[in-house]
Amino acid sequence: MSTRARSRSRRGEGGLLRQDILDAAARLLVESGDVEKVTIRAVAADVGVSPPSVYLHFPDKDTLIFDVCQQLFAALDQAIESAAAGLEDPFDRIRARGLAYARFGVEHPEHYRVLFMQKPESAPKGFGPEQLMESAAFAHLLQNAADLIATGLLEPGLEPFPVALELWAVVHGCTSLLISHPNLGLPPVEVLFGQACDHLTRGLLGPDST
Amino acid sequence: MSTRARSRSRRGEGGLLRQDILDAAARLLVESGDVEKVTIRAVAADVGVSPPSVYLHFPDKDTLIFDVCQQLFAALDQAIESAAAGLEDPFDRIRARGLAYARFGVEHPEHYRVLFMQKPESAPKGFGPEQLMESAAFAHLLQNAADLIATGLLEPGLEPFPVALELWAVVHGCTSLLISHPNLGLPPVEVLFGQACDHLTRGLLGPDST
DNA sequence: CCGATAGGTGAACATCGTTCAGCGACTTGG
DNA sequence: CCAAGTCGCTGAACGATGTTCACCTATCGG
Repeated sequence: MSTRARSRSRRGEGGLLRQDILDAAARLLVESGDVEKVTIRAVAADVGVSPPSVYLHFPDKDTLIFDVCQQLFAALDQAIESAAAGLEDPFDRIRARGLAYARFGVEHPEHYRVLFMQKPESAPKGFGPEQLMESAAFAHLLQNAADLIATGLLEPGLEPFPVALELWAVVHGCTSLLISHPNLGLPPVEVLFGQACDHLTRGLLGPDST
Repeated sequence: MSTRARSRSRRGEGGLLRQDILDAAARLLVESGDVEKVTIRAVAADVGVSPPSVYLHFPDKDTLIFDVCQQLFAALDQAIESAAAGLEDPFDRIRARGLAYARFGVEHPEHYRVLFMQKPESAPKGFGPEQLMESAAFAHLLQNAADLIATGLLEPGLEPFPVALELWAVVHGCTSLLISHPNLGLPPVEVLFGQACDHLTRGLLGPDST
């Protein structure tokens, strides 16, 4: 904790504190690995500022925590996309995407919890269902689902949206299971998701599958 | 809140308070629908007893909450088994099982959260990985997986344990997704899980599937 | 230099989980 | 029948939390 006192910002630069708070909270979260350790007082002390100052930039603690985690959301999308880049086959792509997603979740369990496993009420208004569905990550997943359908290999009549949700449910199930029960003797992400993904995609195939 | 004063128990009947506390906590949980509303003080007041009295029967709050939710674990198993009862085909059984599980989770979201979506540290020592794997519910799932394999219809080389985990991951994914994002426009449990289950089980089939 | 205002604080409130010394009614041994 | 013991329970407090509100004060335009 760098409890150094922070010098007051110049006029018009009050917003600088906001980023400092975000950075400190993010640092505390990754270093402690526990959301409950990221307390308003701890963050304020780390920035070198008094607790009430946090409320000049965030309406409440939940919003602060969520904003911290949401910064990882873009990184998640990038990780997924770079994993899928260069793969031609839509089936290879969806597998690589899911694996990257699951790995990301397992490597950032606290963030994943906040983003995807929290009570809906805790999510601030800025991250409702709409924002999730309109996110680049979901758009990419949707596109991949459409590509799968476009191969003509899938069972006829499937729509991209339900297929995307189905795929998401599977990868989310593997990820959250690994996060919540790490000592269960579960196989590593690659195996657990790999098998589930293979079986699910194979089950999506149509009757004329080779 | 029935803040009635509770008369002191007779000698040797101190344990009666334990059940009263459990009942009160359970009632508060279902009535408020929010774990955070189930506070030690609220439970104690509801029973008509002072807060420290709770600690005569529970080491800490997490254990109390968990014990409350664990009471539903047996009910979960019963719900699953009664759903699967009478079904001969192992594929029908696994589908009915999963659906009953998912329905149960969606209908008791707070309990499901505590049991399956919490941080592993929050779970008391009485509900470690071992207890989960040795539970009747998991045994039944494992048996069903074995039955699936015994049909000879599945892809060769599959073992019951990984298959069970895979199935659990899928149904858990659907359940927790519906719990965490109820306003996402997700299809109802029956549809979301139904499709995922059908596709997964079909993907588990071997090459000589009709 | 002056007053307005952006930037930040001190102290407090309500609430939480938890601890600890101790009270008091009831049982029991003599 | 009385004294001692102990079981069941409590009052008061500690430390920590999120949050609010009145207030201060350094800075900047005029």
